[in-house]
Amino acid sequence: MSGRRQRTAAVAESGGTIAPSKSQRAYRLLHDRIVDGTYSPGFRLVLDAIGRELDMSVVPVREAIRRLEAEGLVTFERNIGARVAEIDELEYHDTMETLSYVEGAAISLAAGLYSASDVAAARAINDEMRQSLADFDPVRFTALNEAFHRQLTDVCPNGVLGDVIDTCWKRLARLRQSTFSFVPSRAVPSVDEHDGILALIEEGADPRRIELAVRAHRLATPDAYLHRAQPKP
Amino acid sequence: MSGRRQRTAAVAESGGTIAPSKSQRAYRLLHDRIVDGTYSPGFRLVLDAIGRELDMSVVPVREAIRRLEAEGLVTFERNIGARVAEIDELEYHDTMETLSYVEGAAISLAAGLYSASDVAAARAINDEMRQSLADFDPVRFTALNEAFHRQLTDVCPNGVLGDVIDTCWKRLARLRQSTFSFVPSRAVPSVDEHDGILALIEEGADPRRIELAVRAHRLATPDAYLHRAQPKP
DNA sequence: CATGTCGGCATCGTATACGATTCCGAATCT
DNA sequence: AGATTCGGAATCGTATACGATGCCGACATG
Repeated sequence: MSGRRQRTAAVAESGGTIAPSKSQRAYRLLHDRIVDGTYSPGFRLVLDAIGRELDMSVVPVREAIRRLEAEGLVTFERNIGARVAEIDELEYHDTMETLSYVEGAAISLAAGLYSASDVAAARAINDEMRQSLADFDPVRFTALNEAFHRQLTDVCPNGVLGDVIDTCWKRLARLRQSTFSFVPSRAVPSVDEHDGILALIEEGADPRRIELAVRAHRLATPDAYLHRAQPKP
Repeated sequence: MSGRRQRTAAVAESGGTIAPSKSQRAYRLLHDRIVDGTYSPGFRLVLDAIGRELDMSVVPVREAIRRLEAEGLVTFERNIGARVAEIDELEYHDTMETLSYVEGAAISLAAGLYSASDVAAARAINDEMRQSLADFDPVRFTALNEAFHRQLTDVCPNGVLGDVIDTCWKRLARLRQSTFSFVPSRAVPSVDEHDGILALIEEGADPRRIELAVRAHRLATPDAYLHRAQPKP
């Protein structure tokens, strides 16, 4: 998931050997659980309970949750508590739209920088996507789709833009678990569009043309697929 | 500073009458001081001292700092402490570049939505910019420049994109204090470009054309002006 | 004089404690 | 029965306390 580009200082991991603080452990764990869907939107994050599970007091847990809140993954209301942020149709749409622009930007900025192996790697992922379609494995397809896009955007040297893209993916991840995020009617054209984008990159097309292709690809995904309906715990 | 667009849920202010938590007070204060330059990059944020000043213990202060860290305004190293994040030439460039893309996106998305009074307000700001140039008031000029851009981007209904733009501005604010952020040779062309953008909006030009105009306007600002050299306290 | 070691101080990191607030169900009233 | 009030449990918000860590200057040593 971590690409070639530089990360913004504030987000950079603190150096290697030092033991991470408890607050960082809590952040990582909660973050991962939210992103991988273990905690779905609306899930109540009770500080005490999390603290007990992670064998720490509430203080570091609160800090972790503050950070998640700032990233938009969690909502935290005074005297009420924290929940995994819901993602509604509007936010979903806005995130997709934003992603369409920033991905277009990132990939066009990276246009001259792709090595043959970058393109090969992306193509390999796309081939796997075709296979996952044949196997009718929507979960795998969705994961590979993110991998494909990240493979391309990670080459962009602009770390700030990369962070924005990360944030978008994190938000979308909250509903990626849902099989609704896989739209069968879009799957085949989508994979073909990937090939088209790779072809543009390989032939050294005008970055602006690549940008528009990427944007159109993203925006082609219908908005309609936000249906999740699970009662919140 | 708050525009017409919706804010993302997580960032929304908690309702009106409820007293803000101490942690929120601390966040607001530190945030404002960083953005308005009271605390310049590299300034050491000592938890104890801040707590005493705000008449609270370190716990809420730490939470506030975590949030600022997530926004990239502060760096926080284990057992070392927190500082206002430095902004180096690379991050500055990347932020400007990102802003050029997302502002272009926001304004083109808002293209059909500008009312006559929106345009008039922006034009009024731009006229003030001309005046501030005549007065040679770089601080005012710089502030008005941000106001002009926000006046246009705030009309964009995409809240996620709006949050991204906010984040970019906050990062840039850390060096806006420096007179270096005012490049005399760019000032006149910049104001003229503003008029050009407004004209495109008024004549209902193709959003993509507006997008490219905005992007070019932003990118025309030279990178060179990052020279700050103050010893950190 | 340059360098290395030690000790104390400043500061961080987190546990614990406790008041404040909200939620929820039971008892009461109409 | 339905609405209302009340009380306790759950949970949050923050202060305080204290060990852990890093910084820096004093001192010793070559």
